[in-house]
Amino acid sequence: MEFLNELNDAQREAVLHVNGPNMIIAGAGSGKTRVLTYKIAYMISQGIDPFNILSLTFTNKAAREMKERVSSKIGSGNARNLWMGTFHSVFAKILRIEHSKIGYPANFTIYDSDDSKSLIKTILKEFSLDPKIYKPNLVYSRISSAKNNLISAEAYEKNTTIVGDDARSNKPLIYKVYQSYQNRCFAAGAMDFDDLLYKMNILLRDDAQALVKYQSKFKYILVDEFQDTNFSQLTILKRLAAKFENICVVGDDAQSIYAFRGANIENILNFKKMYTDTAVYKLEQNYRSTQYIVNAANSIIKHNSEQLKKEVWTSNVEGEKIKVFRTNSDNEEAAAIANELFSLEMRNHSGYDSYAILYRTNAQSRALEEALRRSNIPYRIYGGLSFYHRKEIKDLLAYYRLALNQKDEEAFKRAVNYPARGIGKTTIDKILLTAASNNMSLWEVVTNSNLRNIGIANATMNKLLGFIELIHSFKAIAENLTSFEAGEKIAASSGLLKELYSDKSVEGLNRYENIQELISGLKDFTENQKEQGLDNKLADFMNDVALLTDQDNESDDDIVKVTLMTIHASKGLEFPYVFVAGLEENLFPSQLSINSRSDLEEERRLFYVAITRAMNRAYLSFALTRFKWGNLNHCEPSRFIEEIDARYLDYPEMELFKSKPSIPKKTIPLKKPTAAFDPPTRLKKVSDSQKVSIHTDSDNSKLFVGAEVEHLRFGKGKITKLEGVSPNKKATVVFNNIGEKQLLLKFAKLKLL
DNA sequence: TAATGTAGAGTTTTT
DNA sequence: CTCTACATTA
Repeated sequence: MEFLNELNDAQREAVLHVNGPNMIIAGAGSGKTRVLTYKIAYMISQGIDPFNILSLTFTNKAAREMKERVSSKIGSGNARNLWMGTFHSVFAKILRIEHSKIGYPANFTIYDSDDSKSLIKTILKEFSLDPKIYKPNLVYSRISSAKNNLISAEAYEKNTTIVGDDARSNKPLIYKVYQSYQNRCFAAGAMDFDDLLYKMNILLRDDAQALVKYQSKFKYILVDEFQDTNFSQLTILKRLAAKFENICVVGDDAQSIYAFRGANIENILNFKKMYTDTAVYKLEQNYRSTQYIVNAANSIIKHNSEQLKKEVWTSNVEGEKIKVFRTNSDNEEAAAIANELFSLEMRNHSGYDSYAILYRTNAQSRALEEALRRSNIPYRIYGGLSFYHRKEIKDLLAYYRLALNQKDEEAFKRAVNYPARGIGKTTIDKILLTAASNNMSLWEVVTNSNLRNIGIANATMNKLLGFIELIHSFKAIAENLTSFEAGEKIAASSGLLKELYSDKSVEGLNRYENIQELISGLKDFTENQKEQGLDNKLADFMNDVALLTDQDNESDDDIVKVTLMTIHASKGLEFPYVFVAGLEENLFPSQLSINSRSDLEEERRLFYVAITRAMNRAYLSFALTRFKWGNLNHCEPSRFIEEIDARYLDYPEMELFKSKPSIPKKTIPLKKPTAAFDPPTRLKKVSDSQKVSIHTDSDNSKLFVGAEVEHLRFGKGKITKLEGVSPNKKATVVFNNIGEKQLLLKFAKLKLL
């Protein structure tokens, strides 16, 4: 067990605690994953059968990484027998085994949130509910949060508090939508994400046999990111752990950032009350970041009231203060970041993958992208439209889904509609109506009823029969061929491939390539499964394809790139250099959070997560004006900047900002561009205080190659190269003290000597 | 039924 | 601004 020596005292104690409930509070960068993997390795070395260990994570990526790390410790043979995966994928697997106990087919479809929302829209239409009042997103989140609190559709209707809330918000009929939604999902042989957890609860609650079976199987349960669990997940855990109570939860309350989605921070705050003999281990030594970063992060999180006590510290180098950039506009902010990033890279040559630019909202990425592109800095954006959510992918998957489960309503609607085959809205509406009033699936309607009776014309009927025939043939293909062969055949026979191939536009080409990528993914899958002696039918591929996300699909080209992502997406990652952009009131913290204490605390935790991603240096930036939906808005710096202890900041203007009266928030129409360049005088005075690296108005036209220049920070040097045109003119300067640097002239403010 | 235009909405989103 | 979803027209 020499690997135990690689741990610090707190980590080792946590690893050695195997029996009984225990909770590991793991500060940011404190080696949480290491503890979890070593703990599993240790358990197995103590003779615990891997078959008896269940390890749950939130992302497939985390699960995969964990599995790899455990494999390298205990060998892949042992690791293969561990039950390690996401909540959703593990429970989906169990529910497919136990499907008959809950009345579902083994090959039930998993609806993703697009499917769910589409179904909700259909239902709203049938009930003639105004989608402007009953916003599908809102209805979905009401249903979702009910399910995550284990409130059934029937219980929802009887819950006066909930129904009262709905009534007050002018949406008294949500309970009806919920009921219909559940019925339709069931008729379609489909479960949504929340159902996977909900039905798992039902299984364990109502089926004593299953309960005993899984309680005995999972003698040891480990849960990562416990702060992000919801009530439904917690209840499953409690049910499974009730027999042995060997449950280990790992998490950090300070990094709980998904409460808006139903995660319940109380789960971690109250764990000790649930299991009174819980042993608590705190991992407080941070191995990731410099002292300045750790201290700054601590000083932020101190402002939250609800938290578990812990003191994160580090023995790493002191590092440098967190630098704050103040800029006049969002574009200048982006340029300042690109500029600083570029000069850092010129100095350190650490590779562009050492940098991350984090932001609160995806919309902020545009300006940043542009600035990076202009500076020829390679970057990669995470987030946005994920691979599996692209239309063409969903279209093809709809055929696969239908081949496996003909009752799948959402797949039916999608497949029948594309490629165009002369079956349109009117026909579908008729089928939908019949299905809804008879509680049937769409497939049952088109295969069982007399279509003429529901008013479908002969010509259309023949087209429908052709479609049914097609799906029948796909069903046979899916059953008999490997997933790759079947997937390829269906893509071709559905006409989808041809349709996309004939589209020669850039987007069309892209779509075609995406389809090719999916099919080559199928090929990999088929070969992998074969190698491991596992089933490789289309059904096996589709089992949890709905549970996959983009990050599971990282097709990394070898170019090292700057990472652009939302702070949410950055959780669990680390970068030597981190820029956090858009630190403005109403953006970060978000406008929708500032009226509620708990929402604001979540934003603050988000900020904490952002800062603690940084290993060497962190930068914060904000703009005084920002375009939002074509309008120019004045912005105030975020309260979060002030909340950081000033000792850890490189932000000389802060004092001036603190004393200023707050600028009334207003929207200025685009028509008055002068406003953008005419900030209040008090602010203008600040910009003269030299420390700010943003200047737009220096005259660079007189510079020439060979000129002796002076730079405020870098000192004296000589220009060796000039390139680009104003305003993006770039100079290469060899400085006497620090050597060669490339500078964008509009920012560098070089003085000709 | 299919294509084309316009209105409206637009935090974060592991699954 | 920019995407998407629906409605109108051909």
